[in-house]
Amino acid sequence: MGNGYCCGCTGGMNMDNSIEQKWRDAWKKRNIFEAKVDPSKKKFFVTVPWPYTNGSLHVGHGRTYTLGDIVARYKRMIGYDVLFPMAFHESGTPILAFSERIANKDKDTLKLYRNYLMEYEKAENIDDIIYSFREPKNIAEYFSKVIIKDFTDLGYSIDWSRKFTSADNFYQCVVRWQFNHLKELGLLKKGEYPILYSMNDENAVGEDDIKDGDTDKVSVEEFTGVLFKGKNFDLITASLRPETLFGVTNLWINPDADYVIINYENKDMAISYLGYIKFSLQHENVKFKKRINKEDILNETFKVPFYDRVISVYAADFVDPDNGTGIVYSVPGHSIFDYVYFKKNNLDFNIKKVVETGNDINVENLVKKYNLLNDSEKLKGATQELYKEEFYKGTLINSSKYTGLSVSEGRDMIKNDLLNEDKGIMFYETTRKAETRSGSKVIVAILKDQWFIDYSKVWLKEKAHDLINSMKFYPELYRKLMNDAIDWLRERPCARKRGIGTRLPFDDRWIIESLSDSTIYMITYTNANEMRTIYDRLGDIDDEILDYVYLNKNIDINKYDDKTRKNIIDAREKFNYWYGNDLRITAPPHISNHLAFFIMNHAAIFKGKNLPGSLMLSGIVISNGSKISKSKGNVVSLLEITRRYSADLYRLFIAVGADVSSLLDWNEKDIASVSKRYDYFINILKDYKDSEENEDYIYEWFVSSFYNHLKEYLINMESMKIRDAYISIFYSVLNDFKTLENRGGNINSGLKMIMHDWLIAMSPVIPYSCEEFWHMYINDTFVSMEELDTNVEDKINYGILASEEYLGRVVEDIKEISRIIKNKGETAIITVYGEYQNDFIEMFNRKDIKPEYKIMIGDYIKNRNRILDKQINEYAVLSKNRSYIENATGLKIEILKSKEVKQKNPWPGRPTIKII
RNA sequence: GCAAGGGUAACUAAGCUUGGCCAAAGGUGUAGGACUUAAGAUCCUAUCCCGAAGGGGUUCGCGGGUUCAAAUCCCGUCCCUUGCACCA
Repeated sequence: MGNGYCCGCTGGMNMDNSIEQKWRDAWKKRNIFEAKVDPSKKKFFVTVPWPYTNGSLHVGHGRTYTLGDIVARYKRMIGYDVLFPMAFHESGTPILAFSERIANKDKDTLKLYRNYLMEYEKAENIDDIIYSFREPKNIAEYFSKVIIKDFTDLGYSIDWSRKFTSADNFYQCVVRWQFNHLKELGLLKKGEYPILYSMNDENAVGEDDIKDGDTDKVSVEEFTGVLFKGKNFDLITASLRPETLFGVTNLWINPDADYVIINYENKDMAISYLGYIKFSLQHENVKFKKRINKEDILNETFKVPFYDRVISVYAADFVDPDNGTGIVYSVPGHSIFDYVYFKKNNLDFNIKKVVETGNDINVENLVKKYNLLNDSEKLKGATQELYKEEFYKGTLINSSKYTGLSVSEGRDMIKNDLLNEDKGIMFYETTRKAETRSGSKVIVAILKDQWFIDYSKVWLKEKAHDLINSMKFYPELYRKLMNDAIDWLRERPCARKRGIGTRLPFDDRWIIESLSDSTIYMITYTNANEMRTIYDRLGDIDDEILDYVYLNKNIDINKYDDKTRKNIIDAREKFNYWYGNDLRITAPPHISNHLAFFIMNHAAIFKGKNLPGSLMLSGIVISNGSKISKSKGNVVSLLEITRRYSADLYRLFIAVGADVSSLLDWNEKDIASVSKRYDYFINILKDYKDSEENEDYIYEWFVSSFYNHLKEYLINMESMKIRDAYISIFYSVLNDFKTLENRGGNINSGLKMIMHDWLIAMSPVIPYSCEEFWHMYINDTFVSMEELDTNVEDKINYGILASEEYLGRVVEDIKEISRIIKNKGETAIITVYGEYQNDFIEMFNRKDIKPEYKIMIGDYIKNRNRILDKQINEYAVLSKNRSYIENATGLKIEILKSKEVKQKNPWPGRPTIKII
């Protein structure tokens, strides 16, 4: 331990934290990762998502960021001018919601934040910090610091000098500029939009405002309100299945609920009291007239629209006054609830079938199958089964002009006809009963004047497809998914009434929604400091300046003072140098939202080299076999990783633990197996002593093999196959060390011959260890800044690689033979091919075989597919390695060269072996 | 239902794009051995079946097909996982 290494908690020889700290500090002191414009190099701009600062990050988040850093370091290593920046996202409602909940002393929230803070803070400070979180700004600030520390500890080569947040004033100018452009392009429009709404707070609510909203999702469901004409007043029912309209036999109301008469669009209609409340929030000018007795409804008859049948109203206790309008129409032919109610209460009823599925899944059979008359448990499940079956397989029958349509077509058509002919009204309901964390009821309200980005525009979709098809995808399969996502996109609400963010420039009642403010934010990384300075000087950055900087439009630049002008020009130059996000790394769940908008907005606003270059999607991370979640207790924070394991081990695990696109399981067993190999690496380097270089055959093989692995490594990295690349340069090289040792070589001598290039090649994944050994044995420069000589071809002797492979196969064959023959011999006689066999092959290829050679034909054909094309001097290889073969097989070895024509012959790569 | 991904030896997991040196990598487990007072760790060997000569047989969800040749290509079929929207 005294020498700076520790027996890490995983039982291995991981790098001591103090060593990691040493190099972190050294890198920071010299600012080596700050990106400077260097026109002598090709630039490479890589981004990962900016973290949302409402909490600390865990193993899962770390994967994407680590991959970003590995790529950034790799690109630097092969000679690129790399920009790998980071900023923070604060927009949206969660931070706001959390701080409100802390102010309200919400138990769960306090516990959550206490848990976060316990990792980072002394116990006595925690209460004060949590108290400060009543200000949303303090949450964001606190966690951005935590994340910076985590990222720094993990050795990320981030250029922090460009850091900003989505709440920064200068950045918000950029967002407004973007929205002005979207508006100019005709991509913004207004419309109605149903939202989840808190009755007490009279405000929109998001998932995190709703009790259990994260685990049990609430969404908006669309009902068709159908108007049934009566003599004195109408009834409004709410249905999910308007296509069954022609199967209606009666109406149901709840005998114990309150009903009222309202006036809407000059019609009096009955509705449950609870339904009225919701209805009035979804439609304008809804007037309350009076309460009404149930009997007054039950005594009345009503007419079914489109189907002039007069029906009665019955009371039924299964009708929920708080679902829809509290009045439902009864279709016993297609509704299990209705059918069962009639049966159970021994009421007379008729069945009219209006949907035909062509199989025997129907109301009657399902009721029998699940014994629903006696067991109401399965009522809901059976209803779902029936609805699904009828929706996907059903055709309308007995439905006047709608007969013959599929259920989905019929449903849309009947709904639209009802709405158009004033016989229907849209009604929205939540998918489940929900309330906010503070206990207020959540319902659906209609927002007027909602702003949308219209992603349905064909010209934009075409541009987006072109862009996608010109980009690189790692892995390739996501290209198709991305194209599909673009096709599927339609209008997207892009502004909200609450939350942190930028106000719409042309309608300041609205705050730009948090995903929409993050679609092209990467442009700001290129020149964040210049933009901030411009803002500070002018108190604003107008669109003219932004057009100049980001779209290269010409303006009268001379109207600004010297310093500002210089900043503006600098900003434009830096943008022009860096932009074009060469690689964006993120995760597949972003495809249908962030990435789709990223592609669309870039395609709309930018062109040419400023468009994104490639996309890499990393698979999900699970922890100890299951999805990472607080309830499972398997959340491992990034801090815990650097404390309990080490940054290098984590990074190595990310690199080799699984293919970039596949699922990665963070678990002790797999960590231990990676750790084992990592320890081996550390140990051989730690024990290194300068020694003589050696020119023996086996060293020559070792070096050739190393460069062969390095070659594979480079090829794999070019297509972002990070795992394959590091299996070559790490695992395979480690295995070569074992072979070297088994073959009587000395590890030190081998290491000496490859250490320089090996440390450089390994440094993107395990930068701390490599930095330490680089300084210890090679040089006092930073290995993180070293360039790798990628010209490896000259260093590979393919002949010697083939020889070693040949040797291995001979040993294998001898072992196999001696295993099969149970009485072990003492000597193995290896006979390699000679001139006769060479002559034969030549003659065989010429199809002109001398008679005395013909005896060899059968044997040759049998062995042909195993014979080496490339001939090596087998006799020499075997002779040189005689003692190795003897050791490996435990037999004496005699080597002969074939000097005769026989029936069974040795062939190139395939000597005959006889054990006696 | 739609879309995407996947089903490989005891388990886990590569390979499939570009068919053949694929009985099929690596890891885990299991068995034997070396080292050790012992345990642990580490290393070596074996691990579908048969075999007294490097061979043969049967395998890659299931059923067909293409081919001299299929885990790999095509068709069908069954099963599993994930996503299906305004939420960062």
